[in-house]
Amino acid sequence: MVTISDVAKRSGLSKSTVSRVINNHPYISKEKRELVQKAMEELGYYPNPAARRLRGQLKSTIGVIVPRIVNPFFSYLVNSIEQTAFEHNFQVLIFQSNENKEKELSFLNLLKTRQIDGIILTAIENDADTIHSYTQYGPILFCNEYLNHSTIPSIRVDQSKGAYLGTKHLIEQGHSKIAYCTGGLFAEDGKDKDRNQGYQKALNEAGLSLNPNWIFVDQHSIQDGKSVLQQILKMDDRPTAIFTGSDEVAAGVMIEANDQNVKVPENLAVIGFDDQPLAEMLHPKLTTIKQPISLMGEKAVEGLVTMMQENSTIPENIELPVELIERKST
Amino acid sequence: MVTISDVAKRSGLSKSTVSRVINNHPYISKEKRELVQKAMEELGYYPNPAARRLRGQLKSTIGVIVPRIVNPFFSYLVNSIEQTAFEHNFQVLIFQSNENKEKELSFLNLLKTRQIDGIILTAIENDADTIHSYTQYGPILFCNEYLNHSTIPSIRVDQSKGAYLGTKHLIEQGHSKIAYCTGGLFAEDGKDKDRNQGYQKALNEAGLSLNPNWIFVDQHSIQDGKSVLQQILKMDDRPTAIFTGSDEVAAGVMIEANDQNVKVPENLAVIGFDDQPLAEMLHPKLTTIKQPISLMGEKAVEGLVTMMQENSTIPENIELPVELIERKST
DNA sequence: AAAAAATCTGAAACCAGTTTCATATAAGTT
DNA sequence: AACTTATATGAAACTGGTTTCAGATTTTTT
Repeated sequence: MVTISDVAKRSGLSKSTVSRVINNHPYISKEKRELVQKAMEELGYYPNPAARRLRGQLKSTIGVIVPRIVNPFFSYLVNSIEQTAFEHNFQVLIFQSNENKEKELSFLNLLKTRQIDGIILTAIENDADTIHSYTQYGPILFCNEYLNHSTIPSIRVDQSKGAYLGTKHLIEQGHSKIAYCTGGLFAEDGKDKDRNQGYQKALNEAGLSLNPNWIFVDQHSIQDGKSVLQQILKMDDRPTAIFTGSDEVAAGVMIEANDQNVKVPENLAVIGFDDQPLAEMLHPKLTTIKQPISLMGEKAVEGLVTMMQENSTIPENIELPVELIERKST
Repeated sequence: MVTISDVAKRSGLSKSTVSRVINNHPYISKEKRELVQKAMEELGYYPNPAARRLRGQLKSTIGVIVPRIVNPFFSYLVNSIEQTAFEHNFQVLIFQSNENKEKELSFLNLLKTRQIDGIILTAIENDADTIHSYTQYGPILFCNEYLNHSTIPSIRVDQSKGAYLGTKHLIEQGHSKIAYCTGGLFAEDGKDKDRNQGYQKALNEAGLSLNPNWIFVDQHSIQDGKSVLQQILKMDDRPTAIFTGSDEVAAGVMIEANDQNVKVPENLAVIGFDDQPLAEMLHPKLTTIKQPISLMGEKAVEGLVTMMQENSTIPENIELPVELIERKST
């Protein structure tokens, strides 16, 4: 292992001078700088990151917590985060919370023990106070999530707008009986979640009232979507359109619809959320709300990198725009 | 920041003794051990990983290189690796090579600079000698990849068997005109890749000869699959069945087949590779070769952890079994 | 020409741990 | 009782860097 002392010896200078060259300090003569650089090259020297980190210099690792990496939404988000981090010379430590409070905590603790220099949280399992208490150990940033009244900066999309756009689109297609699938109805503070507000707003504007039978909560997977369609088929008063919380749930609805000879969009219009590659593979191709996943990842990394710099201002909350992608399922 | 000196002071003992307690050394009296533990708890002390790592003690981080995390095969593999690493108290640094030599190298360099304590390579971009030269800096293990004549241990599935099973299955269904899609035809040493051998072996056993027109190379994506079907439709002598290199390519073939009114499996039998969730979503459901992805991830982490321990033997190459999952597309 | 400021360099302290070495006491053997 | 051996602890050295402090030299200002 080549150390800074070896470089110092070889160049006939002191460790201090070598260190200054490494860190681009001012006040080194060109002559000595070149001597050091030559020696470093000849020896194949690389500074030991553990040593730099120990002295409090090195910041190099971003931790990302996702519920599950196999969920395409999150694998695309991680993709973007990794690419952006690489451009900023940061590495990405990945964690899956598996929707488990303890696992999330054990990851947050890596911030406390200085194993990571900042965290991007893409989902929250523990309560606001707990999460908040970790901000004392290092920068934390939400991506695709947020807590009300929290000072933790967040990068997210305008979910309410997404649901509004989707629901309004269905209404414009002539539908008045619109079902709604979601992951959860309420945010952690008991208030309605953003998406639901968008759904209701669109209904209200059209003078439509909400039918509680058509609201499906806790729907996440393809399997969930299949079961939603089965439930709909059992109803006497069936919705003619459905807004789903994710392309996967939409896919489940459409696959089951196909199996049950329910025609999409004639008998049931379906709209998804995310615009995953999946959306273009389905038959008919899925109309969906596109989230700017890549952009979210970029902004999240950039925000966190800013926070990790000394004396930097905390980035603002950013709300990114969503977009209706009209295909053939509506 | 609470340090080991603070703990020493508080417990009235020396740093050495505290360190011994932390590292479970023998020859510490119960009495002192408890004093130290009490002090650590009272102060909320956590050893600084950078300091431990500097002294060469701490091994905590596994690097994983995948071509792209959004490829479901790799996101499932990473999922398994992360879960297993967590159980072994290791963290996972994730890298995407994007099939880029330089990016792969820059990640391998993290081993040299001690930012990671071992690497799992799930794909190889650089040549054998280059990869090999990095083994001097730390343990490297292949997962889903290997180099012939290499001393680097590998965890992989029996690809040849997979192709053999799939092709044989098609033959048993009465097909004699069987097309073949693959990522690449030759391994890095110029020899046929394993899968191709399995395909040819099955053909040979049935006394069938290979039609070069029906071999499609460099096929990876859904889009590739679509284009394969279009090419097949232009042929005078069309295959009646196709073995594809991945469920995604198979999906592309089937989606395009549906658009072109080619009935699967009546007009064209399709078989995939991987058994991704996608396989069950297609219509008809996709017959495919199942790879034990989770098991591969587990074995890879366990192998690497073994290699990271001092004086440990290098794990053997492990070849995991594949399985034919018969569904409705054949 | 003198004073002040800017440029350049090295010795030593420091970061937070682990390990070696030395030493002391207790326990076991002949 | 004398001699090993096992147990237990602390001081100091060590890991590989960065930073402070002090001093030397050069350049600029008065």
